[in-house]
Amino acid sequence: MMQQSQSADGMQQYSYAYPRPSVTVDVVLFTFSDGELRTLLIQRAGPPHTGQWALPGGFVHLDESLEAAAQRELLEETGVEDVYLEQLYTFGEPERDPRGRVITVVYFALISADQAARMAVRGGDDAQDAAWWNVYNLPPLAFDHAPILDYALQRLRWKLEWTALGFLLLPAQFTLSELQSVYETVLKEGLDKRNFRRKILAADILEESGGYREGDHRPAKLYRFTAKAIELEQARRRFP
Amino acid sequence: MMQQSQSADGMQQYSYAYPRPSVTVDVVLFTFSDGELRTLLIQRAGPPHTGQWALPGGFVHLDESLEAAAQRELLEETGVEDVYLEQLYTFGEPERDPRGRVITVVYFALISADQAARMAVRGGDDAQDAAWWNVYNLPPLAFDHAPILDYALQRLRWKLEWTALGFLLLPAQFTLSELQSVYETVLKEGLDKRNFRRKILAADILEESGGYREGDHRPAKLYRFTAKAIELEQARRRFP
DNA sequence: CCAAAAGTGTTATGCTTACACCCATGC
DNA sequence: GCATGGGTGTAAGCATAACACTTTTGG
Repeated sequence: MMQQSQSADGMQQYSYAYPRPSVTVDVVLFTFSDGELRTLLIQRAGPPHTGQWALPGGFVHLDESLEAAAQRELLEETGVEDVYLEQLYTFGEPERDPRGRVITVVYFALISADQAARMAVRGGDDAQDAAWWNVYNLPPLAFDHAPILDYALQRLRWKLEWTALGFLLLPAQFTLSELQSVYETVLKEGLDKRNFRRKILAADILEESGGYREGDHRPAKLYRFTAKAIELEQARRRFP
Repeated sequence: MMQQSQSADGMQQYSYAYPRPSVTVDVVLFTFSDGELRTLLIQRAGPPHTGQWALPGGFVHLDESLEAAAQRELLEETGVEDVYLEQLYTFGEPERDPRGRVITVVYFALISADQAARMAVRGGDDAQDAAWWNVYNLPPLAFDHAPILDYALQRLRWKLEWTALGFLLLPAQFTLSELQSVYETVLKEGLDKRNFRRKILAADILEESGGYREGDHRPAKLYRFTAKAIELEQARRRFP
C-alpha cells in the first residue's frame, strides 16, 4: 500500500500505488479593532506567488485531525490559542495551486480584540510577514484566497444576522455601542440603537460587568458575555 | 516534487517527499418514497468492513474537482445525473479509516422519487449491492458513516425548516398533502394543514400542473415547482 | 350513504419596526 | 454651557399560530 524508502539523492520518499493530492488547512481569522473589521494575512516568502499576501495555513500532518491542524497553524503563525473555530468549506479545484493538486480545508475563526493585540504576529517558516488587514481594503491575494475570503465574510455576516456571536470579535468587556458598531460594520448597514439594545439584552447572553468605559463624554456601561452565550447560538434573525 | 516510477514488482508508484493522505468523496443521497425518507447505501464487497453498509463514494481523481468527483461517483454507482448537490462537511479524524489516513469530503444530495425509481441501483467496482434504506431504520454502518449520516439529516432538517426545497425529494408532480408529509417526516412533527398550505403557496414557488391525483377518495390537485424555486431558497423559517 | 382525504378563513397574539428626546460627562 | 455620545418607551403594522367544518370521490 505505502512504501517508505530512500531515493537516490538521500531524500526520504513516500510512495503510493495511486497519485494523491496534498491537503492543507487555511484559516480565515477575523477580529474587530479601531472600528475596523480585520483579517490576518501572511506575506509569502517563497514561490509560488512570492511576496503576495495569503491566508495563514499549511499542510495537514498525517497524525492530527483537521481541526487540530488548523489550531496548530494558528498557534505557529500567530501564537493564539483558545479560538472560536469552525470548518468553513473545502476548496479543491484542480488548478487552484500551480504546484499541483492541493485540496484545502478552510476554517473560520473569530478572536477578541484583546487576543489580537496580545498576539505575536510573526511569520512562520514559509511566511516573511504577517499583518492585520481591513477586510474592505485588501491587497491582491495569492491562489484562490480572494474568493475564499469573500465566502468567509458571507458566513460571518450570516452568523451575526442569525446569532448573537458578534461579541467574540471584541475585548472581554465592551459597551453596547461598540457591539453595535461591530454589527454595523459587518452587516454594512445602520441599525436602530433602541431596537439593537432591546434585542441583544433580550437574548440574555450579556451581563453588566459593573465597570464603565470612561471617555470624552458620558461614561458607558461595560458588558461581558455569559457562559451560556456561545452554546446558545440561537438561529433566529436578531437584527432587522 | 513528485516522481513516477516502476517499483520492483512492476506496479506504478507515485512518490512524494512528504506523506500524503488519501482523499475521497462520499455522498449522502436522500429521497422520499412510499411515505418514507430514504438514503442510498452500498454494501461493501471488500475489506475493511466487508459486508457492512456504507455511503456511496470513492477516491478523488487528481484532474477533477471535488464536486465533479461526487457527481462521477453518483453516476457510476447509481446512474443518476442532474442532482441537487451541495458540499456538506469534510471529515478527517486520523483513525476514521483503518487503512490509513483518509480524508473524506462529504456531499449532500436530494433526488426526486422519480429519479430514484428509474435509477439503476447497482454496485460499482467496490460495492456488491446497493439499496435504499429508511433513515429511521438503518443497518450498522462502516467507518464513521453513522455520525456523518446524522449530520446530513440535521442539515436536511435545517434546509426544510428554513427553505422550501422539500419538493426536491418528490416526483415532478405532487399534491400538497404529499409535500406536507415530506416535511412532517423529515422534521418529525405534525404540521397544521391550513397554515402549511397558506405558507407554501405564499412562497410563490409552486404552480398547479392542471392534473389531479386520482385515488380512493377526493382527487387532489397536482403541483409542480417553478423555475425560480431553487435559486430563491429563502432563509426564512417556513413552518412553525 | 358512509368513509376518507381534500380543501378552505378568521381571529388573537406577539414580534418587528419606526421614531425623538433627555442624560452625563469633558472641555 | 455646549458638544458629544449614552441611554430610554411607545404605538402601528405585520406575521404567526390556533382552530373546525364542508367538499368530493370511491366503494
